[in-house]
Amino acid sequence: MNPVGAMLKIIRSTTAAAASSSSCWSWRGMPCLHSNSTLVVFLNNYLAFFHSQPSKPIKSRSTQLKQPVRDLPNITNLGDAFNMFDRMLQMRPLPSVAPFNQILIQVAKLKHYSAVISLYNQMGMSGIEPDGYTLNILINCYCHLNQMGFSLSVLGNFFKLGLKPKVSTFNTLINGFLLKNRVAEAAGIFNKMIAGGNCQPNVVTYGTLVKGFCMKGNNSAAIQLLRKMEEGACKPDLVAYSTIIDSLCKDTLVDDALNLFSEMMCKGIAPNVITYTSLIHGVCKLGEWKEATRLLNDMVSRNIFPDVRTFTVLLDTLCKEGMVGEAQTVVEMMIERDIEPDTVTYSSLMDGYCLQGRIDEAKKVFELMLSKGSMVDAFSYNILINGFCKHKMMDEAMMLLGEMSGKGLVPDTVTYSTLVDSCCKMGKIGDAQKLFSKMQACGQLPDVQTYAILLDGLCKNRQLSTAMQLFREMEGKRFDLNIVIYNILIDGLCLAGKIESARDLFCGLSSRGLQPNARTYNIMIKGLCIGGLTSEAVKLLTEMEEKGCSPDGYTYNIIIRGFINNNETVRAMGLIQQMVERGFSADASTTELIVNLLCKDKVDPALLPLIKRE
DNA sequence: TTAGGGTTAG
Repeated sequence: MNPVGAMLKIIRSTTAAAASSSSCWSWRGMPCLHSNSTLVVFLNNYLAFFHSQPSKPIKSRSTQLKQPVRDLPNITNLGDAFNMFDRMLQMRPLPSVAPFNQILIQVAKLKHYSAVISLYNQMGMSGIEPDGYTLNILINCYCHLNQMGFSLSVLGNFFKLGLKPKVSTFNTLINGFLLKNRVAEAAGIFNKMIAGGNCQPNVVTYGTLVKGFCMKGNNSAAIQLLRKMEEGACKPDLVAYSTIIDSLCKDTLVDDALNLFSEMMCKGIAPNVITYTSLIHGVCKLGEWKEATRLLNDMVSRNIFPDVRTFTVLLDTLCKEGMVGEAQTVVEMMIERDIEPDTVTYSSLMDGYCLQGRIDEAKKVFELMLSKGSMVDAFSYNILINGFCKHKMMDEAMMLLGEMSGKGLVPDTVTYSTLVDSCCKMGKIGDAQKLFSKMQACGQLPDVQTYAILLDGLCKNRQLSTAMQLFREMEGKRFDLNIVIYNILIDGLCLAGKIESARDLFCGLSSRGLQPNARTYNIMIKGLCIGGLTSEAVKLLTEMEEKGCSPDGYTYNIIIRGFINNNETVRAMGLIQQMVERGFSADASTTELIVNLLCKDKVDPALLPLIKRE
């Protein structure tokens, strides 16, 4: 049984167990279910518990935290920010720089970085002199806009104004460089901080570097840095630990994450909702529902309450498991309890409906988001566009693309990649190429994944020479070409009957620093079988096992089909036996071939039990 | 008042 199937079995069995279990009461009266209860039951009980309470603890807590200053209302959209800014400019005497900084902070939090720069320029024209905070905010915005040159030039403004950059200034710059994968420059600033003596790195500096390592996928280096912090004066804090815990969870190393979590608590560092959300996400991705329930119980017992992001993680997991009805219920209960679902929550739900092919319901969620004002972003558009594409509703998808600019949203690399993929899969390779050109004309650069999509489309649509041209273009752009790209190309060469070239590319992988994965072997084995080279295919089957790449049901099926199609019946039967012994079974195509064979050649019926329909 | 950690799409 595949992992999803196994997980669904567990969910079904735990649902039955939960129905007969009664809830107990944990610390501070929060509902706590027995460990064999399902996540859904837990969620329902958790939310029902809050529903029964007269107070609304989560809302009141978050409102206090969000209030930026006593005198300024919370800004939730760009229009409000501009209005308030204009009103302040008309006041006489002019307010100090501090409330202007507050507006800039709020606008930056809304991710309207260009707007912050525009407001900053207006401040200058109105004679409001920036202070160190203003300049730090400005640097941060330039960093997010990938304008590191401007970020660095702001340093000059500090000196012009007689201000001294602080550790936070350098931390912002380090973060900016790391966000753009410019590790050398980030390291350069860090080294200068150490050498300079005046502005020593602090816990945020180290936390930023820890995140940098995690972003590069180097958890070991992140942990090493954590250990270094322990030796020095700057001890690791909750953020440093949580960053690594999250990274380990994302890499499905949940046991390591839980060990670090225990270590952190042993040192007296208390976890918060962010730490728990990362862990819950990690176990959910592995389908460990009981563990998710345990963690939810654990956090609640510590008086740490799941927030909108925690619920979104759970809701998204339910959606990905096809339990979109339960996900919808969770949304409704969140609303009842004033845990307001945000853009990501609704986008996840929309994706859940798309995954189930319930496009009309996905559209309803999207319309609800539209009715709520500034809730729809490029990400949510991409999700619905993807939903339309996956269900061959290309006209509707293109209409959404057209709608985006009218809403001030910029279609990004993912938007175009999704559409290119859909065109390819529908055989409209010309349209795909046009979109590929259009995205570049609009300033959206295709990434490796976009290239992979088009490369695959060209190969599958038997345009090998154009595919090879695209591949050379990728090489010219010095992309970090991964095994996925080579798998596509080897598959394309095999499909075009160029087995020699495919074999050359396959054999040359190690010289390019790449290891074939199970998919690479399957592609090559299939190509060899179609080319009648079954003995070589069997050799590859052995090789993949020797190299620690376990063959799967697909591997066996393609070789067995190869044997049958090459009239090597005895070898086919031998491999069928091996396949069954390893717990795999014949798929529909293989079964059909075997049945035909049995009918035609009167093969020993004793072999029939070996053929197990899926 | 400014800097580092958690959620969605190809």
